[in-house]
Amino acid sequence: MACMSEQLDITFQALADPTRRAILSMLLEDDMAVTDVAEPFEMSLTAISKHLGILSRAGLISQERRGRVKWCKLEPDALRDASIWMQSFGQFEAVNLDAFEKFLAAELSGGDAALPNED
Amino acid sequence: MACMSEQLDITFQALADPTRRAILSMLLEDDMAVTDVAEPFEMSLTAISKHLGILSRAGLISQERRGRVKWCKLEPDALRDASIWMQSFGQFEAVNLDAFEKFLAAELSGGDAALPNED
DNA sequence: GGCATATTCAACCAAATGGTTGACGAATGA
DNA sequence: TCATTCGTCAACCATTTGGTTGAATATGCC
Repeated sequence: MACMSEQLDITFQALADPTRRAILSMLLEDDMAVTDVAEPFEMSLTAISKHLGILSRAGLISQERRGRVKWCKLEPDALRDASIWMQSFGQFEAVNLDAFEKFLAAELSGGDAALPNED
Repeated sequence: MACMSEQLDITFQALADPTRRAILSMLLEDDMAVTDVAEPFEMSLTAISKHLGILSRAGLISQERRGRVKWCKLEPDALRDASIWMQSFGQFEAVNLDAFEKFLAAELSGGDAALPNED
């Protein structure tokens, strides 16, 4: 667990800023150019560019330059380790990644039958 | 989602430090006094006391004074919102925040009966 | 070529962070 | 009572963070 310590530092640190989380949410919808990412925010393009750099170094997004525009793409896999780390704490009983996956599988195959006591 | 933004700031920020994550891991084993928490670290008691303050303000631990010793206790529920936020990304993709919330609701109300096909 | 667009770089700044030390208050126990 | 133990407070320090501005570097288009 200690070996991934530095990566966890970087991931959690990246997630600790509301602007960066908002950017991730935007990218959930679709890939975006840097300028378009910056548009809704009331801060300079440079600031957003820095935020994107941080997200990129954390592996939470990837950036690919095509022509003069740089496309930003969500990389959700990077959240996995952090997520798993969190699962190792208490609520493990309640929020169990594994159980959730089974739940999803059951729900996808069996429709709403997967919910035990829905009301 | 925006409403819990500030709490997420605090939670992720608290988790972004390796010392604090180590403390949480220690508390996973058992409740501990401040001095005992500090013992394995090569830093001052004051520094650890500050870390504990940060964890406490984030709701990740609680502290109860009994006599002259202050006991620290893990509060894993606080990880829940952050965990849910992270689940909305990840391999579950957009689909499944909704399914995940159903899953949580079902699991919380139904206890371990909520697991569709446990083996 | 020359201008507009997209993005980053460099330098700077204020505030927050993670640490230190020394003094302090409050409970314990000889 | 008096020394000891537990923990925090206050002040300080270096580094990092999150932002700014203005200049620079590509690239695309007429």
